[in-house]
Amino acid sequence: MASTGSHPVSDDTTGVAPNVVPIGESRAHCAYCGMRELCLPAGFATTEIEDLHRILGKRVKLRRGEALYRAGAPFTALYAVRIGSLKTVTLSDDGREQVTGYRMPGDLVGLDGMGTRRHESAASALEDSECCVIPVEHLETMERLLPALQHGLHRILGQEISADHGMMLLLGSMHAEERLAAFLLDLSARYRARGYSAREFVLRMTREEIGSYLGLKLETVSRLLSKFHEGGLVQVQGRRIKIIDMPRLRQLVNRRT
Amino acid sequence: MASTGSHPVSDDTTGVAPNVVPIGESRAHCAYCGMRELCLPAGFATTEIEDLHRILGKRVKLRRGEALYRAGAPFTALYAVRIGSLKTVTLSDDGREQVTGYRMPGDLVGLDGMGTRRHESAASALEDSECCVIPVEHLETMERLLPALQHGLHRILGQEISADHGMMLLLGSMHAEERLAAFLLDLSARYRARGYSAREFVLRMTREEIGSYLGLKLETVSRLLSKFHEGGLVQVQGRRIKIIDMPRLRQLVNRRT
DNA sequence: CGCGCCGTTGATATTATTCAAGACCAGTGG
DNA sequence: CCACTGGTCTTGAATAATATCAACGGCGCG
Repeated sequence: MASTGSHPVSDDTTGVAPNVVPIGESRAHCAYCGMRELCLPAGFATTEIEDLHRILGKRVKLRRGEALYRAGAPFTALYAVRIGSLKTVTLSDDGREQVTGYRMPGDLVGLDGMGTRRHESAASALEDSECCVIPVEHLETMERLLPALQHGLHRILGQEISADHGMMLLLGSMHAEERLAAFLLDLSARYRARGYSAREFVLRMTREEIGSYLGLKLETVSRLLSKFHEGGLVQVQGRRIKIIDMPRLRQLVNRRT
Repeated sequence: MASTGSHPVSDDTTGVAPNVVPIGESRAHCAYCGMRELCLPAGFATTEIEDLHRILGKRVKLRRGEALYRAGAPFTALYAVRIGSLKTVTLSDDGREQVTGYRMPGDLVGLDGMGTRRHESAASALEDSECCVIPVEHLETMERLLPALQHGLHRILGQEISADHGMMLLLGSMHAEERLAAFLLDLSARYRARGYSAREFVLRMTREEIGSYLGLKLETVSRLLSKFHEGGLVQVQGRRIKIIDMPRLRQLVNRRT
């Protein structure tokens, strides 16, 4: 369905962006990472984290707008967002784009390459970001030796599928208002889970990107944000969002047409 | 996002439908199954197929309309469609439904339970069907012993994620006409892959179910099928579809707005 | 300080939905 | 065998939602 067709393979055959830094024994170690319990090593014992680190080769730094990988690039690694945020974008044969994911620290990026061994979508940084690289080369071997890794990966794959189904529900059966409300609540919950304020945050996507994510045009997103602002649901100043009336926002999502 | 919330857990705590039959040495063996190369054991060696069979306990027969599992049911097994077809349906807190998948022989059903260990969606038979049951109990153990299984499962999970992203592209950025054309072409390709005619087939879903799948209302689906019929793209007689002009159907999907 | 992207807002156009009526079809029971 | 019934499908007309087109304001960056 909706085949994304023959992606032009970029000449960058590694699919990996330039600025890779050796991980060494830096503070980037999972053991000291604040996102540990949201990320792949959630629930890992100390020794298991050490084992995981044996296959973690490097980290990648990305400048705002830079691509982590492009559509069609060979699937060489999974990436865990450490700092910043990324979007993933699927494109159709005729060039239409759909933002399929908004990834923040602790999220895994690149799972879309597991089926065909090529990335079906592209991933790029919405702000200066940093990702931990999990090379796929020895991943399956490592999974066999480290059941916690196997289990964690299954958990994350399952969550991704569930989340995508939730997104299909949103795109297939919700009105514009409900979509935007659901989007804001989703962001809110995810920021909370990461120890940030659930009420105040900064959007990292443009109105157009949000629109693409939600299946709406940028003007519609803009209008609705204004409307929510008027209605006292949120305060909007450019990309700065402050949620004022969380309950009513929730109601908006759950209203039965 | 778009949380599917607290699913009422059905009193059927097994999540498995009634008519289970022991698999024994019946002709249901993967080695003799026509869908083998589309299904989990794709690429398996003979011995690996034997190994896989050691964890395949039973099969399930479903009558048209019967549920394989309901939303909220504990995740006890994966299912491979052997005969017939199923739909998977995700529902929101307020009761809206979204058909998230249409599964035919060789397809795996139930992956949505891997994240939370509960099925987020429901699966039910669109016609009298039969599924092979892959209990999850020993699945991870077995994967470690049988790399081919591990690899196959990863492949299928990755394909599911890619397909879902394709669906998000369809729902988020295509017009009604394009969606329906893409749907018909997808069915066509999948029937062909299974050795059936790519030009003539019978829809197993009602207009309403197709609409739910494509994010459209049943009337819209009906109108468009009529329009395609008028336009000489397909012949439609109820659920019987005959594709007349495949190239033009493809063009319809790829038209740039 | 100017240029380009981003965001807002209004007017209008288009698309898909909603509401409504009726046809068709398969299965059921008289 | 036929009539009945419920679910499904088709089609039309009116309506609502969202997209499109267009103009402008503002902010940030070079």
